[in-house]
Formats: sequence, structure tokens, C-alpha cells
Amino acid sequence: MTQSTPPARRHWLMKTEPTAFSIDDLARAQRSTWDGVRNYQARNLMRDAMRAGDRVFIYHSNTDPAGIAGIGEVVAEAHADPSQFDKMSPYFDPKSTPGAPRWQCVDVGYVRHLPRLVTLAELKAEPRLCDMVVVQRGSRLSVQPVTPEAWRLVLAMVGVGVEDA
DNA sequence: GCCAACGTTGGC
DNA sequence: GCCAACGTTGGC
Repeated sequence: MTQSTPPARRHWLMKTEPTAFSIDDLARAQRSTWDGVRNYQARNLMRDAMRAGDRVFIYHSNTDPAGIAGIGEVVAEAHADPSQFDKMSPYFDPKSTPGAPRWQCVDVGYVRHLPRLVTLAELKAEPRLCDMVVVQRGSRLSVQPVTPEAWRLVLAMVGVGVEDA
């Protein structure tokens, strides 16, 4: 009898501008299609590496202070981003067709808020997080992998148990 | 609002 | 395939 272990749950960080879509919005909606990502590296991560059940730090960018606000879960794996076909959408891509969609996205479900925002300044001040993508100078990638160590450490900084995330 | 860093486009 | 110009991101 062959038995396969399920693939380990992976961890990610996804940026969002809270004026457009915040962790509060995600909490209200409970789940959301993560549309509008128009960067090939981020798309490839969503398409090739993100799996249902993976956990995501929801990061508020372009706000003061920026930081990790909460936790989401991948609830649907990559599918064509509907906004690329919507002429009314700011994310409309005239070069994309339903037969050959250029952009993909996942759906993200709400898991929880963190007890408080973990600011970018705090992340930068923690030497053990110096390899996190989000703290790198000029880092713009809006979908990023997070190591298990970094995941645990950030949770520890706000007193959230790994089992509660 | 500024501007450095980055990704994409397009001329050659 | 190079690279200058351009548009965007996102911290500050």
C-alpha cells in the first residue's frame, strides 16, 4: 500500500494597498480573488507554486506605517485573472485573450488579523529576518515566498501560536 | 510629494 | 540583443 504524504504547507507574503483592499475588507468578504497582479515573477509564483491551504501574510503597502496586518489562506489555486478581460478595469490588458490569458491569480480566504500590525521597521530591525524579500532595498515583488523560520518568528513577535495561524 | 529602484517597452 | 526611455512601486 503506497502512501504519500501531503505536500508541506508553504508560506507567502502578498502586498495590498489598504486604501484599495485591506485586511478588514478581506475579513468582511471572507474570500477574494487576488486580481490585478501584473508582474511576471509574481504571476509565476501564484501559478506554479501556490497551493490550496498555503498560508499568506497580508501586507499593507504604500501606507503609514506599512506592515503585516493579518493572515490569509490560499483557497483556490491559479486561474485566469478576470480583470484582464474587463475593459472597465484598471487591470484590463488588451493583449490578453480568454483563449490565451496572460495573467493568473489565486483566491485568498480570511484567516485572522494579527493582534497588531508588524511594521516594516520592525521587520527590518530583526536581524534574523534580514533575508525576507520584503525588507530588501527596492523590493517590489508583490507575491513573495516566506521561509518557515520567518513565518514562525513574525508570529512570535506578536504572540500568535503557529497553530493559530 | 519626492524620488530611488525596478520592470517593461521599443528603437536600433 | 542592447539599452535608453518610460511608467510604476512604495518607502520615506
